[in-house]
Amino acid sequence: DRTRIDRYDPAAIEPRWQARWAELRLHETDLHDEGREKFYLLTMYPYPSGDLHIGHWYIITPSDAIARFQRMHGRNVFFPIGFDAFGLPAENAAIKNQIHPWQWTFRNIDHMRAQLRTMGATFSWPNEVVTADPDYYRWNQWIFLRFLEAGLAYRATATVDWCPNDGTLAREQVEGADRHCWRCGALVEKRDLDQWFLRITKYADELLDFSGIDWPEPIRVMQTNWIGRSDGAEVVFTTAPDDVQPGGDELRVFTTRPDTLYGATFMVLAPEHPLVGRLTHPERQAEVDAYIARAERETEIERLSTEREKTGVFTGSYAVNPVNDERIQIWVADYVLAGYGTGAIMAVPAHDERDFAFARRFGLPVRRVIAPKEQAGELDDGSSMTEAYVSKSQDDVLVNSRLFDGLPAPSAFGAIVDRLAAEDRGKAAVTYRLRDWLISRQRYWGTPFPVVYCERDGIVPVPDDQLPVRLPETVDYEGRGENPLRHDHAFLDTTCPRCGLPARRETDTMDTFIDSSWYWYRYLSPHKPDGPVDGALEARWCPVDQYTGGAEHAVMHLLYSRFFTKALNDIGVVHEREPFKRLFNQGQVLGADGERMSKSRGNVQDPDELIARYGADTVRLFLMFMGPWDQGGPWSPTGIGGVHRFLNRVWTLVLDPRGVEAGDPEAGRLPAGETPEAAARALRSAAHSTLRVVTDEYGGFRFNTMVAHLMELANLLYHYRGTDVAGGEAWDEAVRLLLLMLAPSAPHIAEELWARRLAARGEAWHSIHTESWPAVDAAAIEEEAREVPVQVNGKLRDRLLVPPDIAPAELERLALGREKIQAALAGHELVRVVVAGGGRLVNVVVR
RNA sequence: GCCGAAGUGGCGGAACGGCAGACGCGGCCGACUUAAACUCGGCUGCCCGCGAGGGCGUCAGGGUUCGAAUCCCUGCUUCGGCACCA
Repeated sequence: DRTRIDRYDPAAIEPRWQARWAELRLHETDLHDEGREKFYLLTMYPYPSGDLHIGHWYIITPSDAIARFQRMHGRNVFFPIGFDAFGLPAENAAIKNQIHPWQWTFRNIDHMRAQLRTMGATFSWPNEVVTADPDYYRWNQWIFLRFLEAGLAYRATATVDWCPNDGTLAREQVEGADRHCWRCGALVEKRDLDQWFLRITKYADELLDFSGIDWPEPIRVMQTNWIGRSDGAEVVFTTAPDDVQPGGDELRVFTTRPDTLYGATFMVLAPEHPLVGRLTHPERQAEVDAYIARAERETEIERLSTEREKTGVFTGSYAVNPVNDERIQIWVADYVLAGYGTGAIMAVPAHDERDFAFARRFGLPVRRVIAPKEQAGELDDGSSMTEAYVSKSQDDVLVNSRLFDGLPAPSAFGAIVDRLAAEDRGKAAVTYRLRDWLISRQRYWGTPFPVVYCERDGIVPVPDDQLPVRLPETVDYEGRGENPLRHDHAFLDTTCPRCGLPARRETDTMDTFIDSSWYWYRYLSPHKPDGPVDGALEARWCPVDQYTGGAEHAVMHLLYSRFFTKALNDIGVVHEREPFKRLFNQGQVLGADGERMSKSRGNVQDPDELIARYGADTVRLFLMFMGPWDQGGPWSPTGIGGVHRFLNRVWTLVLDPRGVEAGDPEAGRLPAGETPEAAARALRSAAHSTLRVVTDEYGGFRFNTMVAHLMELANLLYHYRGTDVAGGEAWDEAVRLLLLMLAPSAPHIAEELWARRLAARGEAWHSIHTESWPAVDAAAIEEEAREVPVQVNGKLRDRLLVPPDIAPAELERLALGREKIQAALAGHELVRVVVAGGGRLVNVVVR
């Protein structure tokens, strides 16, 4: 009789419990409580775009389940949240709708706070951080000044990536072969500008070291590749004298293959190389100038793929190879990059694909200097080669390399470097792909740089006691779309803190990735007035025990954060050198079309409708049940009804154990031959073995199978609903465990049913979320009999029901005695019998 | 091109080298209902067979093993990252 109990109505239950939890301050962490083990759980804070979409739920709700699970294990869990509130969308909205970025941002934050509460997530709200708040960004400024003092921040003129919409970009913010802006997709240009940089390259080697942190392999690989350490040598060539210039200029190149030095048949300089002008012969001047002009234009318009045919021009000059004094031509070509290595290469066409293509195109010589040992004597000098030989086989030896001939290539590497070093014509060298982090942005909505430009004193830092340098409250975009600070004289005009003469403020603001590079430290003391980080709390709570967030930040936020931690450690602000002990990358929920969710594509899934229809618990559980958390995938609500049905069944099981469904002819009766005692044992066994696996699955973030196992237990309970065991002791224990296991994931329904259960038993109320995680009773899981599959040649033929402690020999005898096995054996020769895994399976091998 | 991850029913997905397809969706059948919805029960990888049962099955092809979705090799496909990095 289903009318006996009230319906499961999440809309009634969920807000009530959320209010109660807030009232009880159940999730506000006492950071000073030293009685319990700490657990700092961090999830990437959202950008306040206006609406929470299903992707936010996908990141946050399983993280919340982790927080609740850890609390049930007695840990003092710190699970803060905040808003990454600076950034371009606010400014774009401001320009478009004539609304101040402040208003836009803080209105969105208000809305999102309310949405976040509907999740039932247990954030420690008093620790909230909003990066656009002067209380936050003043510490960006403070940290910047300390970096400046420590030489970790500097201003330099450099060729930088420039987006026509967003201005300068960090190297990491330029994507794809066509080099487009990560944010707006516009093609990125090159510009020579005076900008602020952070010296991340100082930490390149340390950033390659992941020992001591438990991060996913793909992220480690991506960061490693991004940093791109190359071990090789710097080799000093000199320019050869001729009738135009005296020669003797040093031309340094970086190579990873010093063992191929005798194969260098020409040199190539990047078009931007400083010596190009000096080395260009008058009769080639026009051609070289034209080439450089074209190269500049081309990098601005588009950089085509590696398939593009190589281009270049001869300068007319020659260089001298330091090992054999050979004169080789110096060319200019855009396949050599100004910003990597020394901006110049020695070309070894025989052993480099790019050099080979270039040599063939321009008829330059190819000389083989590496060959497989067994062919070393037979091969020609390389002129007939049809492709570069780039293999780095251990069996390669040097040829055509004079006294190094016959030496294995790996040892020649060292031998040649040694000789160069001895003659002061080169040395071992390391080069990285990683560049210093360009942090200047030509934008209003970001942290102002705390520096002024004084006519007399130059760049002058703003003294600490004058921080924060605030963004002006009113902004006038004048319809231009460019940084309004440039025209805001109230902001712009100031006096030099050093000499008092008129000075001008820096109008660029900091990359917003600065904000996210240390926000987890500020969570610990968001209102601390005299410093960015509370050292005592930081020492106790950091590093973060578990970080959850998307992999799309692999070489941006996740790399910058590691750099910041090391740099903050160096300036004495924090105690450790790695911020996040353990990282988990959940997958991304894509739109129904399989594309990344975005407003412009119109494929954003709004969860509010689902919450209204099914409740937060169902949505939470469904997102966990969809598939492995690290996988993500296209959004489809198909199947959410099944999860909702499951929660309804749990509701019924707890509130109406003795009810009998009309639809099942067997309802209310135990299966023929099953005693109530056996049924009770089966229930206990199922409950405790479920507890065992579910505990493990929570720990490993395998939420999809965790939910499946809870469903299985509920299905079994349903099976016994209305029978003599329903409502009994074993039943009650199973229900209790089910609710406890459900509590981290579906916190509202678990709390509601827990409260009703306590009331029914006449016990005083206490929250299920303050309960301890239950312990497995191993004795309950022990079974009386066990099913053993019997295979013939690996194919399942029969099953045996045997006592759990049966001897292997006995198992073998029983298996061979079975009719089906005998039948399968007929006409075959018995080879042997394998009893595998301590009696878990029998395999009869026949011929 | 290089690096990384992954290919399992109609679908999402399970499976310490040991019973492939748990759990859920969808579908079919049935019960309840005047009826429908809800709910409940049963069946549901493909092929042959009334059935008992048998055959085939984890991207393709090889290999290792008593035994392979799982390990190894080759290839194909999809997704993510990098983009002439010397």
